[in-house]
Amino acid sequence: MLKAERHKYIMTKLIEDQKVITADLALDLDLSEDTIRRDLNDLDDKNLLKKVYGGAIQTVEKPSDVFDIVITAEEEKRKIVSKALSLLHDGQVIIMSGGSTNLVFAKLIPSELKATIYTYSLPIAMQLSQHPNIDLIFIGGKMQKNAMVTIGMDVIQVLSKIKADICFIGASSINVKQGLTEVGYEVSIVKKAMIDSSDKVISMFASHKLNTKMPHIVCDFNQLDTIVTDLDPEDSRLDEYRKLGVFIL
Amino acid sequence: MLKAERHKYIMTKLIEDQKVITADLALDLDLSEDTIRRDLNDLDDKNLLKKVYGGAIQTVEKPSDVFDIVITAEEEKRKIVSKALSLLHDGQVIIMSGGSTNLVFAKLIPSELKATIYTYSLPIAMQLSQHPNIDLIFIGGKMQKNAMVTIGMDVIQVLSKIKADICFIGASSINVKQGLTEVGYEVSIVKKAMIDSSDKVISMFASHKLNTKMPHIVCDFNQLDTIVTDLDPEDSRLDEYRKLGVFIL
DNA sequence: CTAAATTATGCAAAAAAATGCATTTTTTAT
DNA sequence: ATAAAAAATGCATTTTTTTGCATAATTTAG
Repeated sequence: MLKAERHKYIMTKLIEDQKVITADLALDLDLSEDTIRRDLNDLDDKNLLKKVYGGAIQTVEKPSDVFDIVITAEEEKRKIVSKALSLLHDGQVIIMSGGSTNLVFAKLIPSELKATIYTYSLPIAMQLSQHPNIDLIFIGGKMQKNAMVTIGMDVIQVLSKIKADICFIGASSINVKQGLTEVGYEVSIVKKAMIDSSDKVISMFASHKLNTKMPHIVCDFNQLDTIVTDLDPEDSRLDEYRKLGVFIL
Repeated sequence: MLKAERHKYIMTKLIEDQKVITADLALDLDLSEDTIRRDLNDLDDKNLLKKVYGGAIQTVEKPSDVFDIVITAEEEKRKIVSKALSLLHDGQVIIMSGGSTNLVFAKLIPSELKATIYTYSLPIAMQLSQHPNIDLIFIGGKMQKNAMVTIGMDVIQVLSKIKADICFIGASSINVKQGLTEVGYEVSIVKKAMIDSSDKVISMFASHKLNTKMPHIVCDFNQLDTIVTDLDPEDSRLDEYRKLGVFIL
């Protein structure tokens, strides 16, 4: 039996049983425990398993759980979104799109706030579902896999029937000429509908998204009422945006 | 049993019960208390738990993240639901309710399966959203906080317009007389609608839910086509259920 | 404070691992 | 094809780790 075969056998057994026992393998493969140990050492060196006293266990924990949402630069995002907390008031009807910036925002909404929030994003809804005073309405429809948001006619239809006070719209890309733009067509349509259903539109994003663009247009820049970034509102990089009359927080 | 396995067992139990008792662990694992204590010391050194007089408690009172869904007795649930995998076929339209048993089921759905799944549960939708071949449709509506499912007329209306091949319905409580019963009124209504929209109805649950009841009736027992439990289908505890003509897996 | 329960410590037996070495098998170079 | 080099394997020996027990020390509850 080739060494490679043994290694394969060991790895298969490891996946089946979540562990392997040195003595058992020696019996199974009719080899000395020394050889098995050397095999396990090899595999451990390659990081394919973790050798422990008596055998070995799996090295990789379960394949990336959907519920483990990794938010990059969470601290920066927290700084940005906390500026927008002042825009929230009791009794408001709010629409929130998806994205990790909005998710951080959702986490920071004070627990005293009594408001109604519509969203089409699963993570945002999960987060808000633990808020004691928010009436939460999920806009159902076909799920867009990667983004974990709903899309399609059902979503548009629900949105067409509501009128919200304020809408927090995530931004893929933003620039002066095209305004807000998106990677995906469906999402751009839904965001457009969200904006049309709201009296005020807020967009929060890190400044590196300024002056970038994506294929699908969501709305003109002047349809936004307020933008919130990590920059000081007076920062010169925001000059051309400020000229267009948007409020900068 | 490897030391690493014991450590894993201890950590799992710790998460489930918020604490572990040295003496109990010694009995569970059939080892001396000394060994358990040494294990607890190891884990404490690694800051994975806090050893206290008599046992150990969780080290960090993590700011309860909604996304950390703890599934109790996951292994048992996995055994139950894997029996039901044979009921899945390509092309099916499936309705899934919520609950941790269904969540475990969702995790185990083979990635080759091509099907359409309707659900009203945020965690189930999150889980399924990473499945490559499932068309996922979320049934929108007002969110019921604790259960993380949608309720209300919107949900009923969507359900009334679909006809699914099969429905996997979570069970709060089940007994011969009242059938399936629920804690919450709204959820009982929605589950009823799910059942009415499906050709076949499956319910999966651990046997300790047998012969219990809750205030709100979902459906008669004979409206279920198949039940799946941890018991052997021939087990005598299922006798009276078997008499009613339900298929037991 | 006292008694019971729990823990720490030292120790010995058992199990597993590491190490060096001899033998066999495989690979490489000529 | 053949000899030398390298690798693999098993064995004996030493070392390390684990484990349970006895005993002493500590903690807890009344």
